[in-house]
Amino acid sequence: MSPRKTAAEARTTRERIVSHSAAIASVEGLQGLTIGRLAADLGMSKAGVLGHFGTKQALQLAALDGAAAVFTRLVWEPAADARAGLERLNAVCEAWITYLEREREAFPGGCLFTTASIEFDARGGPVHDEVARLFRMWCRRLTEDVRIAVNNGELPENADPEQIVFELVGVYMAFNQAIQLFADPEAPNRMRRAIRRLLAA
Amino acid sequence: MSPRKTAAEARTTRERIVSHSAAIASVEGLQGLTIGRLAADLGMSKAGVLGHFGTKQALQLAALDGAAAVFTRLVWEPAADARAGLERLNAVCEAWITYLEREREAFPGGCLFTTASIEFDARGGPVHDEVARLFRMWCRRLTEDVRIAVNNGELPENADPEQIVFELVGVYMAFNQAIQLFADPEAPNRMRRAIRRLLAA
DNA sequence: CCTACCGATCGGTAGG
DNA sequence: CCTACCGATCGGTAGG
Repeated sequence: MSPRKTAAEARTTRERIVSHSAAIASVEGLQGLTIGRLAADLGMSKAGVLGHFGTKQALQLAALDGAAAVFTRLVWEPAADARAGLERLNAVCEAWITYLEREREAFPGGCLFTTASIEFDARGGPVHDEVARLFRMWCRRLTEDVRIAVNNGELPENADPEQIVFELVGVYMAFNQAIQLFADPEAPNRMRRAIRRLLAA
Repeated sequence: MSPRKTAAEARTTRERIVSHSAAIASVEGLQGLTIGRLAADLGMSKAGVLGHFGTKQALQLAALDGAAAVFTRLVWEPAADARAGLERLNAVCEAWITYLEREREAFPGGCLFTTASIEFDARGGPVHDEVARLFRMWCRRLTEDVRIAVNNGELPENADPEQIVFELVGVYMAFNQAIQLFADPEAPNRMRRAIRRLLAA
């Protein structure tokens, strides 16, 4: 019934689908995301939804990359002004808290990357590869700032940057769990204390 | 075709189903676990499988509790001989490594509780409640040993037991990810270093 | 524990 | 972007 749309309208529709896909997937997982549910929520037909992507796997990848764009905007960009090294590391960690605590409208199920990384950690395929790629990219970015902090003398000379990033990621996942599974109001403070210990000179 | 079995045989069959359910769920999640797949793998009919549990949800709960029994046997029991406090905490952490590194036949997809806690962290219902209950129970146990370690003078007087357990859980999840998503051979050493820092006097 | 079935939903396609 | 449809699979039931 709906007539064909212009390219601009189609782009808007695609963005709505991607954004809502990320929201659903944060709760149900990328496998639990279904085209029928998506179509019903958005008041579209299944074929209308799937037409933008072709396959469910392409939709999963689009949801992942849409969420990555939000993550970049809410976490990396606000910290971009901070001085490279310890200051920027602290800014990124604070942005994590804001991202997980306040953006629960966008991702009601918590961090989609944490969810997806666990969901696909024992499977092969393009979705697994993309999740791993994103995580690796962010870890490299953090490692680089830890290295700079060491060179600046803001962290001990003998600090192991990859070890510190390993532990930072752990703190992030513990924080996600404290918020999502336990609804612990102390979660942000626990997170900050852990980061302070980890990034202490 | 198969005649009705004795109660003992039925129990054995049930255990086979539970054990294989936990293995599948560690990879596919507890939602991704399906009765059809289970029946095919075990050479049974779907009705034969489901008859032992009644509903898929009951099967999910049985898989969770079966895995909890394995976890108790492989993690808590080996550490039970250690002295309460710091010594037992270290024994439990070493058992985590053995559990995740070597028991990949039992749980090819890594720790089922980590998987399930993320899968159900934004949903209600009995499975969510059971996962949260298990996690809380284990965290309480760890917190108690941290408290004992503080009283023994093995940890600083001003150490916050709940904070340390929060960070311990984070290290455990980072370790699970390093093994599963990144297949990092350095994962056990990273884990040990993180624990050493965390449980240092 | 099996066969035989149920309605619902899955991802996806044809054609407009 | 829609309607109309496909085969496959889902969880679950009846009856033996």
